[in-house]
Amino acid sequence: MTDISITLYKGESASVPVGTTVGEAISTLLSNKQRKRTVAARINDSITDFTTPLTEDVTLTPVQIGSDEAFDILRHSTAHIMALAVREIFGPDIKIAIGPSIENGFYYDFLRTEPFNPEDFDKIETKMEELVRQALPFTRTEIQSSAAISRFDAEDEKYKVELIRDLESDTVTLYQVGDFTDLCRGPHLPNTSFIRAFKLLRVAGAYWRGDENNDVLQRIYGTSFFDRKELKKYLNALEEAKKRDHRKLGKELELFTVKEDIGAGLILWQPKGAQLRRLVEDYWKDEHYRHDYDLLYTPHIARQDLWKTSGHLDFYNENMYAPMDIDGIAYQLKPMNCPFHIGVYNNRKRSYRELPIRWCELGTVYRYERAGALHGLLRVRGFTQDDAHIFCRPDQLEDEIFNILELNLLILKTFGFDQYDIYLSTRPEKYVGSDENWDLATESLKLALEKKGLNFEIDPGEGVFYGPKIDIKIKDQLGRSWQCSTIQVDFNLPERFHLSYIGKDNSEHQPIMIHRALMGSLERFIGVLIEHYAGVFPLWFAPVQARILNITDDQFEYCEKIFKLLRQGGIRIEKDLRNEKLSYKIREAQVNKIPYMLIIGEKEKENGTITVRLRDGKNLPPMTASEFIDKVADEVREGRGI
RNA sequence: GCCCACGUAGCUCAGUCGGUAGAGCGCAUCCUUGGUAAGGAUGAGGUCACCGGUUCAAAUCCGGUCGUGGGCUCCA
Repeated sequence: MTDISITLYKGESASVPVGTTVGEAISTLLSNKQRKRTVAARINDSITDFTTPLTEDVTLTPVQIGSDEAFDILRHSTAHIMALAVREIFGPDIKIAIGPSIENGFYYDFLRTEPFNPEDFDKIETKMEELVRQALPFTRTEIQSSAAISRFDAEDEKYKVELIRDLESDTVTLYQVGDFTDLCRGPHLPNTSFIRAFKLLRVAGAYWRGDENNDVLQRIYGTSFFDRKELKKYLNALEEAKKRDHRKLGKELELFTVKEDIGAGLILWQPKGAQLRRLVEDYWKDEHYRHDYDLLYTPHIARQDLWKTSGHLDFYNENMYAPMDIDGIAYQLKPMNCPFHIGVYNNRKRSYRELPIRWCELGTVYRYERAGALHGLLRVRGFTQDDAHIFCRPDQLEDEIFNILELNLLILKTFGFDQYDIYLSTRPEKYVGSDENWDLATESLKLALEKKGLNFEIDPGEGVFYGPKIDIKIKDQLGRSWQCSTIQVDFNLPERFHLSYIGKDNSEHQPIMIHRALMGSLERFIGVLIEHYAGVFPLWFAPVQARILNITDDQFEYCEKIFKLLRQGGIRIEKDLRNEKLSYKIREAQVNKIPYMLIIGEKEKENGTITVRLRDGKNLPPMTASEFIDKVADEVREGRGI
């Protein structure tokens, strides 16, 4: 038998017989301690598990506990163990679909007539523990697809058969753990002893292959870690996220509500939420004015013909609400603001000298969302976009995109977001506009991103039919990602509405249109802000900046006086002059996450001062009302980055 | 829209086997006037989401509708 050479990436090498498995190679090359941390190996670009035999000279990079790849393998293997446990408990009548690893965990889809319930979870988890303890090996076999089909056919595993048929490959790989054999590409853990901490989290319905015409399967979600502490940490993080849930905080802090009798997905802003929203809006308008945008206001409904011209009736109809009859003419609620801005553009002839035109609007739109998609402020049926449309010449496109990116990042940063994932989506299969225009626009988007020094990923073919786009997903305090900003080039509407400007050559040209929303929708953005800040808003957009707390009724009048002074001084102020103990009022102000508590007792009344208590419990030296006003103004200016 | 779970006071929740409803917080009144995270007493407050059915009797069982949650799908 011939020998082959195995080399460890940046390390040892050895000569071993052909057919040596990856696992054996790892044992040869790595110390015992290192080996225990190794779950697979990377060869070239693919990850291979221990059972794979080696046939030629290779360089191995161990995949070790702690890496993303290792988690992937762990969770995938845990999914198999769960499937094995489910099979052992509920028998072969349960059909299995797919069970991949996902971000932070895994799932497995099953077809079963009765629903899984929490008691089942206990049973399944107990069974899994039992299986894991046996240190069962995962064994890999490669077999002919036809053999695999007849095998799964015999077991009546129709999903597996369908998968193999669709693979259109001569051979497939099977993985066996215990008595459970699954069609699977792998790789898997060497054995189940690596699975040290796992938890089943929830069960949900899911269509086979995500298609609602297919069977509804039951999906069990779970997560898995290499040690118990990490699992505990993760579960704590889930708890933390629950505490920050904007729906919970929205209720507790009286920011917004949704009423069944008013309608699902329709937000009522309570005074404090409205204040928060006003502050976001004012900042947004100021910043846009500073960046040479002009503000528009447009109506909520328009004649149906407008939506015919814009193409929304053809392409967006399923998201639009039914028309209403007004004096025999059909009108529809707007799902987008663009046709209205175009109406302003087309109000008169435009010269090339006017371009670029930048018009922005906090425009409230209504879109039909399926009932099951609605979610707090994050997915609603009526929402306000921080919309803008830029009409420009082709030679201005790149600069305009660059300017938008600058404003975009500035606004995000002001609200405390400085981490994002950026995607550039290119031409899809079905599209309108010329190839040259698409190339120009795509190139402009790319150059602008590069000029701004931003890393981005290209999403090939994911652009909208009317033009390429940039999407920015922001990351919040907990590292969760939210789609907010979008910048889209549009060749379609200028064509449909015959937009034009008179060029230097005295002939008509078509402008390019850019749609962009930076916060996306105010509802969603504020929802994300609530979770990002856990309801503890910075002073500059805290709905209530300070609350006056008196110590006894004797300071009642002095408190009223201070209250008036501060309110006139522009402080968002409240007073709590109830007949309660100071500590009681402090607790409540703390729970309400109010930045400053202004404590007023006999001392303050005599000296004409207030005592400022911070959220962290510290007190500032006594100051006068006007000193406090100045202090707040300074901090607000700083917070807004002015 | 689909699958599963849920809907009881303003909020958070309890309510057994079907016998007409309870707590804490909040609110009101009174006592207390207390200096940095909950002082005490009394009281008001419910069409048990809505509609229908079964039953002598429904918060409880059944059906439908609406809403909420976890997902699928879609997306700002």
